[in-house]
Amino acid sequence: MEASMEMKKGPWSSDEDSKLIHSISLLGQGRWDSLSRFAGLKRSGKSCRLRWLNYLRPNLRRGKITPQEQLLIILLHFRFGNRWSKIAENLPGRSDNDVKNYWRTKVQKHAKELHCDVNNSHQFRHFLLYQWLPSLLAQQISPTTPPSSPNNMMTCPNADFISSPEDNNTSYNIWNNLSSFEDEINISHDYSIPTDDEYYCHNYWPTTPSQVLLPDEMLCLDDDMDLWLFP
DNA sequence: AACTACCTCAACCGCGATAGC
DNA sequence: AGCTATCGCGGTTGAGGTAGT
Repeated sequence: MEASMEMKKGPWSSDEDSKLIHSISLLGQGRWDSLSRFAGLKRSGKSCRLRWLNYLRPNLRRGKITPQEQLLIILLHFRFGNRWSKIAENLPGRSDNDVKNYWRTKVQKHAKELHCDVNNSHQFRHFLLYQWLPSLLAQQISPTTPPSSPNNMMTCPNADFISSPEDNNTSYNIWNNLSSFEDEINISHDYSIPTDDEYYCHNYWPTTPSQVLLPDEMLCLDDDMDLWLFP
């Protein structure tokens, strides 16, 4: 792309969108600069790529990030850190931008409101484990929020930690889910998954998310902020 | 109705990685 | 090996929308 050529910036028009979609249908993705020229767009290849990936490509999910997706993001963030594209790979229909925006506008904002220094990894990790994650889990197992029906189930290509429609034993699945991350977030191998879900639901999980805290006897952090689960 | 504050998210920027010559 | 073009990622910005006063 010639440097002298005046590049258009800012919001895309529907006409530009149509041109880009049409060109991609003919040439496929990639070689974005040539694609932009072919489409007759005065846009950088970079801009075209971003518009396609974050807005135009098929099967993009719109609307709010669901509690299930939020839970997934938290768990995957323990695994990958701020690698948004890696996290987004596990969220069908969501772009890395969606994940990043959610993280900054919701998670980090809430952490700051609770005077948690998001740049302090220990403090922030503590916030995630003791404040954010429990509230998400509570939303999933709260009696007022029944487990997902087959119609709104989300499938996850690389991880299997959303309860199946056949299995309404949500809290059990969540603990299984955590166990699948033991290598990544250093959960002790020496724990047992609760078998009496009624016990855990009724004794440890108030129905109001804001009241929820994981009890220390079940889950705690050691000095290195590694996550430990206790029987 | 008008103004302000806050929120959301599309889009840009800079940089490092990679490919091709 | 070195240069250039391109791609992809994470961080950041700001326009537009919405809620509150």
